[in-house]
Amino acid sequence: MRVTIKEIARELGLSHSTVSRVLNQRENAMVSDTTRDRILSAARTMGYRPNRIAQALKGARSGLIGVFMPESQEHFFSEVLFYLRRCVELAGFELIPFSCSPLNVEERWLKLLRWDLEGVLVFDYLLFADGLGQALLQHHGFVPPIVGLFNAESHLTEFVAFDFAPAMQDLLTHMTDQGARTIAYAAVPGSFHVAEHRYRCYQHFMVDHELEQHRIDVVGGTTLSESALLSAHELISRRSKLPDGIFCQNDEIALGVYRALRQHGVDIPGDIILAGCDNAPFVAYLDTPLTTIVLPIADACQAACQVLQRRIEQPDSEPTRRLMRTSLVIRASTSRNSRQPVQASS
Amino acid sequence: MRVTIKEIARELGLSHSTVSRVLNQRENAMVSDTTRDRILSAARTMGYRPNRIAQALKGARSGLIGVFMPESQEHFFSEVLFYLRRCVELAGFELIPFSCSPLNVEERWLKLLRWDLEGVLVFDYLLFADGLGQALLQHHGFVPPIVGLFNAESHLTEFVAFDFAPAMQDLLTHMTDQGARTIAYAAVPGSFHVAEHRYRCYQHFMVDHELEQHRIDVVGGTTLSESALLSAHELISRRSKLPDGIFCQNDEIALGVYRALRQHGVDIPGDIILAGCDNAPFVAYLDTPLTTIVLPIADACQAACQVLQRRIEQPDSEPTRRLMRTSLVIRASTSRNSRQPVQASS
DNA sequence: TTGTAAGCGTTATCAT
DNA sequence: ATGATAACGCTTACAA
Repeated sequence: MRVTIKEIARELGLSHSTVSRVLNQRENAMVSDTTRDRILSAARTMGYRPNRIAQALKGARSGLIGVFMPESQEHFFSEVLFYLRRCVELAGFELIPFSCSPLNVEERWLKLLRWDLEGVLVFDYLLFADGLGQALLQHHGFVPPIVGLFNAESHLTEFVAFDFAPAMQDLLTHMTDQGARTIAYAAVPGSFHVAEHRYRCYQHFMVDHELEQHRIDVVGGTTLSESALLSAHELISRRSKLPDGIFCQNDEIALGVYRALRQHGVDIPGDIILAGCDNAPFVAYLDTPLTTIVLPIADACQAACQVLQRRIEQPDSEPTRRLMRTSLVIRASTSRNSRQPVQASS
Repeated sequence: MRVTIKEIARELGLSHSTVSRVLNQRENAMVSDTTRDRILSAARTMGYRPNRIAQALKGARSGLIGVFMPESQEHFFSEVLFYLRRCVELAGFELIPFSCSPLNVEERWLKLLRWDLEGVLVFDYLLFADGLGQALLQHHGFVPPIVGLFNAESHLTEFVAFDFAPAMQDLLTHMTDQGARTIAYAAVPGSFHVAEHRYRCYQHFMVDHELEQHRIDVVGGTTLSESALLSAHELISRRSKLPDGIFCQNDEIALGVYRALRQHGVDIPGDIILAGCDNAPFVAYLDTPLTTIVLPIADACQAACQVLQRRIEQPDSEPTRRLMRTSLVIRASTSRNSRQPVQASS
């Protein structure tokens, strides 16, 4: 079966502790050079591979970091997962994702806790819906260090999130500058919520500027883009007057809306200006490239990993709550003036 | 710290083995109803959570399935990962992804082997490049059951892959029907390889129909789409005569090429017909929706998980090599006739 | 410099 | 019906 330190020891007529010492003690190990060499070469030729499970059980480090995340196909999550994995692996850990749906959050959280993870990164959007998060965290027993992901309104003691305020301010200012007066907010129904930072920014702006708020509920399709397409279709065929501008909570929605508008011959940005959020890789490649809000996802993921690592290594250090700056990229979809769109940012 | 079986035992004045028996033996356990109840309620109130690491060490199941994959941001991998995770979690395992670059394949493979995984799903595109795969598999010691992912030319004893032949045949036939005579194949340099099924299909078709082959090397950008954009730009500004049609190895490339052509005022499908592969979620939403090849990714992932599970449960069963059918979706980007595009499929 | 032994949290095999 | 004990592979005092 598997080569263990015992087998190496037996092979060499040594004790397994000597082997262990050579194999993972630093250079200054108290062993004769000859035995060290014998052990090292035996380990190599026999193909010894340390058993992480046993090492983890022994109590030191498990080397595992969990991610608790919604089971979602959105590009945003893929991208986040990509960067998190990269950082975590670079730091010498392995990342083990636990996805869950609203129906099985608790079950999955319990499952996660069975692996003694050294830390957990939690997308606390859904976790904290309906106070469930509080309930989960109150589960008895040990809970590893947690860093919340991307909810600026997080109740967690540590988190990394995006500060949408400046970019949203820039964007909505830009949109009104372009002449938009009725600016709709397109999102899935659950997102029209005070805990949703982007929506809060929108509300504030509209109130401040005495503009009417409009919601577009994105529903009905099998994918987000399709839902957006359908909802936009419905909007167009229903209302006599369309909004002048539409902000979409993410670029998948923006894509669906874009397509619906084009299919109906609505000109972008002539008739309606359109903006999204996330800077998904495809939005710059549309015939009318989309204005969008750029999130420093890679940086945010790196920050989250660093915060978690610090918490792991120095359990008593000060909690970190970090807001990452977002910025605006203005493209053709909101640029009515013929002059070159200006790169605004926050 | 953590509530263990021993603590419950101590609390109740029982032995830890009794507790263990109650906690995971089936219903017919040989325990008095009263002690069972005491134990179960104690476990609940104390918040006992079985330690998977310890369970794994004890030798039964680790409950872990690994994925060995390239560190890539391509949408294809995200989607595959999404479905694999779903299937694996549904089957009661956890999925732990190990990503690697060409520079550290071996190191990462060794790292993976340290966790005693019950099975591994391997993207064997890169693993088997340069015969490295053979080398890795020959590492001494136990190697868990492996199922290869998506390489139809795999040398692994078990795999699930895509059969591009019918869809490629349909597509290229369709493209020539639309009048294309010089059809270029756009891909990253490493992909012009006999082991790449799509490319082989292309070569055969071109030879069979006595058509000249053209390569577009996709290079130079930071993302695949950007590289494609740049390469297409270069192509346009360099050559006097452009190809009539371009097949792109995936939709990210197709997107970049699409954008470049549009920027240069090249009409799609008027001047050039364009097709991609993967049916990425955005290609149907372009102003000129893209013809593409649809891979049954969800099914393929499910199949791969089933094959692996079977191998785990019945180590001596017959090896499975499964090819999944792909199909063609014809959209506007290759439809020159005004008549409604027909849904061809294989 | 090396070996002995205990322990990590489980499960499983024996006694009792 | 329950308890003592060994074992999984490893790390780490402590003893020799």
